[in-house]
Amino acid sequence: MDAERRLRSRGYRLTPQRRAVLEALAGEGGRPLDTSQIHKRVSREFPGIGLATVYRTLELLVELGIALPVHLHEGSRHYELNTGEHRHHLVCLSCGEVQPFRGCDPGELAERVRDESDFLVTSHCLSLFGICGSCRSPGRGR
Amino acid sequence: MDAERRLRSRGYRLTPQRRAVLEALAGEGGRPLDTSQIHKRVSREFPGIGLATVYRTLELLVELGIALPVHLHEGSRHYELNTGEHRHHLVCLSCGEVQPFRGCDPGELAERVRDESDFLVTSHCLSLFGICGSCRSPGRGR
DNA sequence: CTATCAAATGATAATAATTATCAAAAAGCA
DNA sequence: TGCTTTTTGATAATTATTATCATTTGATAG
Ligand SMILES: [Mn+2]
Ligand SMILES: [Mn+2]
Ligand SMILES: [Zn+2]
Ligand SMILES: [Zn+2]
Repeated sequence: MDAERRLRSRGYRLTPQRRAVLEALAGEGGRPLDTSQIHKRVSREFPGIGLATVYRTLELLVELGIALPVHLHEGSRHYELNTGEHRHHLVCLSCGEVQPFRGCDPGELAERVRDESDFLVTSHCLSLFGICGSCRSPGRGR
Repeated sequence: MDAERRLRSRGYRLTPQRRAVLEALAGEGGRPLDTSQIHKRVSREFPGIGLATVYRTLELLVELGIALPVHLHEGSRHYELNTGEHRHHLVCLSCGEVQPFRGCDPGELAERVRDESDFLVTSHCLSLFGICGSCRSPGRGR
C-alpha cells in the first residue's frame, strides 16, 4: 500500500488502527462511508477502538491526500479513498444507493468560472440527487 | 411578496417572525447565511426570538421552495432565497468571500449523467472553492 | 534486550449544530 | 367575545465533532 510511504515520509506511523480504517474504506466497493459506519467496521477487528481515533485517522488521511471528504447532504460527512480519479456521486433519494459519477471535467469547469469572474477554482464539491435505475424499473426495485 | 401566497395556499401564516427571516435572507445582497447569522439579524427586530423558530422557519421555507439550502463545506448549512435562477457559489478559501456562479446548466448535466448510467438526476449540489480576485491581486487584497 | 522518548490511543469531557417537547401566546374565525 | 388551530419561546434531548489527558505503544539508542 502506498499510503504507508506517504505516512512515514511525514513522520507518521501506520498503526494497526490506521490500517484497519484504510481497509474499511477500501472494502465494500469503495463506497463513501461516514464515521459511524467506519467505526462499526473497524470495531469488528478492534473491539473497543475509540471513535475519536477514527476521527483523528480520517483527519490525517485527508490531510495527506489519502482519503477524500464527501458531502452527501445528510448530517454527517462521508469519506472515501483517493483513487486519483476525479469523481462525484449519484445519490438515490429513494433507496439511498450511492454510485460514482465520472463525467465531470474539473479543467473545463474552472474555465467556465474564469469566463464570468476572476475567481481561481482550486477544488469543488458536487453531489447529484435523483432516482436510480433499480428504483425506476418496475420489475427489479429494491 | 410572493412568499405570502405560497404560505397561505398551504394553510401557513406569514407571521412577523417569518417575515423577518425572509427579510434577513433578502438583505445584504442575498448572500447565503447560516442559522446563527440569520438569528442575529432577526434578533435586531425581534429581541428574544427563539433560535428554534429560525430553524423551523427555514425548514418551512425550504419545503415550500421559497428558500434553498446551500452547503459551503463548513459545519453548518446556509440558506438563500430561491430566486428561480439556477446558481451555485464560489467560496474564497483565503477571505471567505462568497459570490454567485451562474455557469451551470442543469439540463446538460442530467444528460451527461444519463450517458453513463440510468440514473435520473432531479437536483444537485455544487460548491466551488479557490481564491477570489481581491485575494490574488496584490494592490487591493483584504 | 532494555531504557528512553515521542507518537498514538482510549476514555471522557466539552462544543456545537440540530431536533424534539410542551405550555403559553397569537391569529383566524364563528 | 369565545373557540380552535397555529406558532412561538424556553428548554431538554440528540447528534456530530473536537479537545484533554493519562496510559500505552512503537521506534530507536545504548
Ligand atoms: Mn468535479
Ligand atoms: Mn447546477
Ligand atoms: Zn434507488
Ligand atoms: Zn478572497
